[in-house]
Amino acid sequence: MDMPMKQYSDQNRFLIAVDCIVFGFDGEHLKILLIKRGFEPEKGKWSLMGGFVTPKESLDDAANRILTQLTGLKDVYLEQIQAYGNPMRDPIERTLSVTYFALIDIHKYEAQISDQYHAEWFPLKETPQLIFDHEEMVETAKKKIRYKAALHPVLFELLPKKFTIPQLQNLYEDVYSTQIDNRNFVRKLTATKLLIKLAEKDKSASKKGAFYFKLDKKKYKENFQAFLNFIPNPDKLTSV
Amino acid sequence: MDMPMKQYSDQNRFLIAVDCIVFGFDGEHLKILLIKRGFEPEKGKWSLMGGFVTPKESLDDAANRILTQLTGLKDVYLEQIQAYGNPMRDPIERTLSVTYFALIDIHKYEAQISDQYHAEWFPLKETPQLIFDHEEMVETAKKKIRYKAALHPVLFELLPKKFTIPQLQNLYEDVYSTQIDNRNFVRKLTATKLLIKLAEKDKSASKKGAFYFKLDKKKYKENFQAFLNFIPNPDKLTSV
DNA sequence: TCAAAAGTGTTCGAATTACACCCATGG
DNA sequence: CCATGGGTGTAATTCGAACACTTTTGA
Repeated sequence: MDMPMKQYSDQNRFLIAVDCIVFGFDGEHLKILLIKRGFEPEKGKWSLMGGFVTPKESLDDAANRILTQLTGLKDVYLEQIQAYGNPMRDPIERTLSVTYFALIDIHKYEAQISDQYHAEWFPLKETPQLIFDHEEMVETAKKKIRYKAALHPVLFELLPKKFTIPQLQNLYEDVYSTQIDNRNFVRKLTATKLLIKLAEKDKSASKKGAFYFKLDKKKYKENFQAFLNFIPNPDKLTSV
Repeated sequence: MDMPMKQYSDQNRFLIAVDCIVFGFDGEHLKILLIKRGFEPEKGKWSLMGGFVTPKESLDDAANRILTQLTGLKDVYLEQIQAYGNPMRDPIERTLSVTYFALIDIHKYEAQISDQYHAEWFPLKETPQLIFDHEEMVETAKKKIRYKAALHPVLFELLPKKFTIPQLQNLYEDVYSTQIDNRNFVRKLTATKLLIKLAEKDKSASKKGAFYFKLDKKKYKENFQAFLNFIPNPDKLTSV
């Protein structure tokens, strides 16, 4: 934007898109939301949810709008990941895409996922082939969420208000594709003082039942910058 | 890019720029490179080095081209940070900017910094007012480099082939605005096995002289993903 | 000879890991 | 009553933080 020229009139303009990598958690597994593309090119293939940026909206606005169109919901955790600008990435016309990741509780949004887009949840390890460079985007998003969650308690955004420790552990294990020792996990968790134990139990997953917890919202916000260290083998992370 | 439509013909197109936050180190302090803007709007103010993306180049290509124009050099460490898309961020015309940070050894590139741009190195804490949203970009770049360097040995990109431990420590202290205990620093450093001690000494900074070291390139590449932990108080990092 | 910077070890507390058994309950 | 998943404690080790003095040498 800062080349030595009086005007921008002799510059080229390009399409700008936003593509969302929507992570969801259902209490058992981490999944991503994909849509079946109903038009050419690449009709019938799976794709991230995306759309073009319009003249008066910011990138964040566009990401929120697109996500709302798909899920019907607002105030979802959304964070920019990266811009993809390979000139050939869209065969129709050069398009720059800015990716975002979203974190949502699958059960909460289940009813509202609009059927018109043929949206479907896929377990992270069973994602189908995707159009264009969307697979690369997903890979980068996975790395990003690993980095982010290694340093900030952001994964709580994927959980309902009440959740159990086994659910939380499933989540961390899925995000990092690893097994975590339950006793050590609980110890680190209680050290954060982020959780408040409820009297109620979730009996859907076992006969004994697991106690529900809720987030201490105040401490969550205060300590979001604090480093956590839930991951025994952070070597498994790859570059951001 | 994936809205249900047959063609992209009714979409809006925008200017796309790349702005580079060029970090440099001279053995004593971390600095950033700014240019004095020679044209309106904002003529005479300081600015990041930037330019528009052309039709056939990728974002990475554009960043490299712009950096080469400024410094005359290639193969500089360059990494994308973020896209800025506020509709009003450039008063002339809506422009999306993708920022990159570059890491260079000031002495190596000194001679080649092109004078025609009135480029100047500023110590990080003494940066002047910048145009548009460039100050926000610099702040984000500082956070980004702190995160990156907390997890990867990327700061070596700022150093010459031969460097001393005191120089390296200055660098880390500047990046994190903190004082580091020299004995603990050296212990962690030797634990990485990334450094090879040379026979030669640098006597420019002291009478006793400090031994030069060089990077073990092979281990550097192998271990780039490994987590280091040089920073005593990572709490000081703020969100990425 | 002395000022200025380089270089070097130890101790303590905290954090991390590894590891195994009992509990509660619904079917 | 038993199979299933939930919940809990300890010991050994590693890691990180705090801390101060000696060395070298050019001016």
